[in-house]
Amino acid sequence: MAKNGKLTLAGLAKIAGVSTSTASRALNDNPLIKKETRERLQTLAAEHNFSLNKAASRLRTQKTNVVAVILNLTDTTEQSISDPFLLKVVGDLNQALNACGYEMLLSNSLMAKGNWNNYFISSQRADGLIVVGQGKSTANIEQAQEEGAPIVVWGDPTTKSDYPIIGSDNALGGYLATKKLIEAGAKNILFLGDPEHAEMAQRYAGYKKALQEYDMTFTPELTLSIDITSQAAYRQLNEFILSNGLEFDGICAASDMVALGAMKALKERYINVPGDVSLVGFDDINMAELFHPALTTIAQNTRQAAKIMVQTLMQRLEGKIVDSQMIEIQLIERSSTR
Amino acid sequence: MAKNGKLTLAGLAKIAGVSTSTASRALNDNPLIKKETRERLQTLAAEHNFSLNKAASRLRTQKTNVVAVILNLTDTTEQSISDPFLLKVVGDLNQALNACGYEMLLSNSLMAKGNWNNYFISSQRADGLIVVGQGKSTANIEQAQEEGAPIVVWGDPTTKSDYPIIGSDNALGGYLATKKLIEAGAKNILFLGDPEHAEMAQRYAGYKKALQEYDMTFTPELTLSIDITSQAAYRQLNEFILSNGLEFDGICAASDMVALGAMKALKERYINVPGDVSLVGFDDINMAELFHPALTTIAQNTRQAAKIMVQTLMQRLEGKIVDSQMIEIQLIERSSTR
DNA sequence: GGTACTTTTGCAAACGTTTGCAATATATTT
DNA sequence: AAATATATTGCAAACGTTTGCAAAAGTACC
Repeated sequence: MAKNGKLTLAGLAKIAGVSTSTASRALNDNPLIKKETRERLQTLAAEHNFSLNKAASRLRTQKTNVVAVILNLTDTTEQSISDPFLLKVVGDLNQALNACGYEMLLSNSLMAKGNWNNYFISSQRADGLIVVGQGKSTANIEQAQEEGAPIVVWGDPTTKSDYPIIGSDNALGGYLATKKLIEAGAKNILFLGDPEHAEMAQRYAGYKKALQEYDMTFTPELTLSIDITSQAAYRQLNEFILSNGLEFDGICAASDMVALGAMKALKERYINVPGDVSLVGFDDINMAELFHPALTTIAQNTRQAAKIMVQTLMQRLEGKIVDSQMIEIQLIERSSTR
Repeated sequence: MAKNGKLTLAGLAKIAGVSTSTASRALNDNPLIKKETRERLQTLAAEHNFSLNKAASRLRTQKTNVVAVILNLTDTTEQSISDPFLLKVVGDLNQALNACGYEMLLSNSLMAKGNWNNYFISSQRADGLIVVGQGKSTANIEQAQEEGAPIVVWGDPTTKSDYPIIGSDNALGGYLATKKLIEAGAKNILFLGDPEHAEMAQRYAGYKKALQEYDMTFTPELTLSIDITSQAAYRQLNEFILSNGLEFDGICAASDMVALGAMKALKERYINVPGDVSLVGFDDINMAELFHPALTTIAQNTRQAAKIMVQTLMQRLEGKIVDSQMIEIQLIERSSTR
């Protein structure tokens, strides 16, 4: 018994009439210990509502079984926690981590300022890091990597990096989205997104590639560089229409939220979707099919992605060197395109 | 230096030429230590990229500075991580916790089976628990409370309980929503929600109260008991219309997701909102204003709620007894009601 | 019954902090 | 200059596990 009255491993051992070491091994199901002894101690522990002190065992084993998940938000953008897609990723990560016996410490770049390796790894708060989003700056990530933190990031897997990046085939996604728009008859396709953002840049590249392939001229004026939020999309599309009129008949949006913001702007001006303008999003958030018309979009397989990220991290924890990996995407046809 | 080469407090102390204890106190800014010494050690620590081993300090101090946030999902419902409202709460909690110097261990009831007090508190994984959602069963919560876990839950603050429940004035919310519908001219108001769910039950009670107040008869047939998801709402409203026709001209939805699911069903049948049917949601998720028509809804102040929950938990950690507390709500008028 | 294994247990030393108490340095008073 | 008070520091014992190594107990064989 510890002073605070809580049952301790030593206490449990005493009750059972064995040494602390056997008790420890028994509870960890160590085959060194006779099976009966193990079972006896395990049931005894259950009866007494005993649970091992994690702080102590972490100190001793130098392992936490915790992974810190960092939402890498840029201070400027307000993508923040409001984007359902990010949270879908978080949810899936949580599940994937648990399946491997790890717990999730949730943080974000706005809160975890400074040195991630110091704060999370050296301090033994977690064994590894999963960063969701490359954001616009990868300084933090690179520093953590250099200092030896086991790290995996969700982002654009085609960027060259010393750390593994897991992410969708964004270029293909942008390409497929644009192709769909073209095939739906669109002649002037707007791109709504932020080309400075690594993943979006790929989607943008895909957009351009599709245009080229169909011998359509790329018009820089049809690129609206905006924050990846519905608000920004709504606002800026409104402005665009106001000053340029309806010079387009298709929109390739860098995310579903952007697409939905755009859709709102269109509807308010009685521009029919998909009659006047076809619209394709990216992500396939849950809400995509709730809208009217239901949003055609590029689905990212977050479930699989999460699994792979965790798997990759586990390998890094074992000291292996792992490569970036691309996740499949899929065009989901709904009603916002003809 | 520890064996693994990592700098340890003792190592740092040696470099500085002081004892481990002074080093410890210096880094913790203990006024016992001369100010100059403190500063010297702090900069030295920064220079050497040193950070205290949390596992060790947690073991020694018996305090983790971690709070476990448990999303209390019922296995049956698929509300899961898909509901943006839950995640808004999580985001705000994260922020509020960080502001108090706490970190967030994110879990959910599907993963954290068994005894929460054992798993989180006794094992010293966290100092306290915040449970988001009462769900349909409070067994886990009550057990944790009985075993002495510092716990705070987000739910219906009017339910009698031994633990503090923070939540919105749901009855008032339901009342205001319904009142709004009545004032918009609705005569037959559908209630969409799950009366077995504590918070929803309050909203339901508010709905009934408003009807009564305006001398409108309460018709049990106009209550659709459904899961709080958009899918369920969509499906069941469709069925209802199919078998009963358009017997209603107003909908009081238990959540925004439900409202949006309903809106989809209505639109598909060319039932005009708010022309034919007025619609009010609950929560005020980000997307509420994105829809067309923008959704009139009852806003829950999650930011404030999170702050209060954390505050309440801190008080419990200090051993104080704290009461449940109600958070203000607010009707947000948009275009889905006349 | 002794030897040589193999299986099962226990001893004791870590893991890296924090903190009560004692010890030393410094300042204040007589 | 001694005596007393106060500001700083250091010693050493925890906190509750895990684990290498040695010891004890059990089995098998001659």
